[in-house]
Amino acid sequence: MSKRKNPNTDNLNADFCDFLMELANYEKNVTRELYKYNVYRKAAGLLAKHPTRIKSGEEAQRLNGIGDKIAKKIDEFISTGQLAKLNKIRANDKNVAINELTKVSGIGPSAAAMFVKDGIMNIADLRKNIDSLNHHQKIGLNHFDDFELRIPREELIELRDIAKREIKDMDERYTADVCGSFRRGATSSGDIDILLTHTKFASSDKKNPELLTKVVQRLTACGLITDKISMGDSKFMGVCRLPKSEKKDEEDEGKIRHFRRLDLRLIPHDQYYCALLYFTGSDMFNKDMRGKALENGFTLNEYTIRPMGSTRIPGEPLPVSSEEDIFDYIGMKYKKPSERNL
DNA sequence: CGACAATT
DNA sequence: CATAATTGTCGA
Repeated sequence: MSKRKNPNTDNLNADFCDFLMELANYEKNVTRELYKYNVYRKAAGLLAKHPTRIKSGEEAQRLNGIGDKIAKKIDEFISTGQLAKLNKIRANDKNVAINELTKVSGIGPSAAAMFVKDGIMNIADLRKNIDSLNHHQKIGLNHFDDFELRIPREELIELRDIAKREIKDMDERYTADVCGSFRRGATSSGDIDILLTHTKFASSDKKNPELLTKVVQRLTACGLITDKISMGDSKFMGVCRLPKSEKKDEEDEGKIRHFRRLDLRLIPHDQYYCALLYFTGSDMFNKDMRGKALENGFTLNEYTIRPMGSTRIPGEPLPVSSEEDIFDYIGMKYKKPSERNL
């Protein structure tokens, strides 16, 4: 059996988190105050993992990351069961429309505001105005429902196995790994993030667009990749889904093959493990580990680990040929991906 | 080309 | 106090 200790499966402060996240989205999408968005999100995250029910704003304020403003909102919510600020926001149909439109991949706060100014208030309106969407937004709209869904781990395993097999089949000098929450063992994920490297590609080499295009062509040919959103020398963003299964009329019949967001990143092989570590996360774990690195005289980022000399300038990147190497340098016990869920 | 937008 | 880098789009 799995040794999940899983502290608080059910969030005792879920109602607080809900209204904080609603405020967060308002600040991001409507007022475009990213800073406030992050503050609200941080507060919601703190309350979500808090083991006991918060009984007052004052109690919440004792957490590092919640100040007097949010504390007052919690008090108001406790005593009245709602929030005047939120009621006002909800009553304004333009606010609601902007928030709705930004759910489409490729539509951000700016584009959403433009659409609303033109009277385009919801997803249905967007479908009537396809001509005014760019390529990315069209894909986001076409797959609007699918992109809201999470990907079950079992499906992600299938997608991963196909992708890795196709890539290795074509050229065994490639390495490919799915990172993100999947690598940490999550039972579902929001998208698929694949890190790629090739033995013939180092950070000292000049860019080689072929290496990434080859992979994209191959995965498109086998039916995995269905759309391209964007592609440069180092990053592909697009759409994939499980190819039609070989063995027809299996129990697999009638199953809906949803479209999924897929990202591919081509990394120089000498930076691969720093990138793998970074893109495996979690964000909290990364922050923690960077802090530990600094304490021990190293600076760690998504590309390299470098010694911090007595000067404030970091030294040359250290050689890294596994994730373990990085833990070793900074004197940290190796943590498996599943132990990085902070 | 540079400014801006959007995503990760 | 607030991530940085990559890609696409648009207009000069």
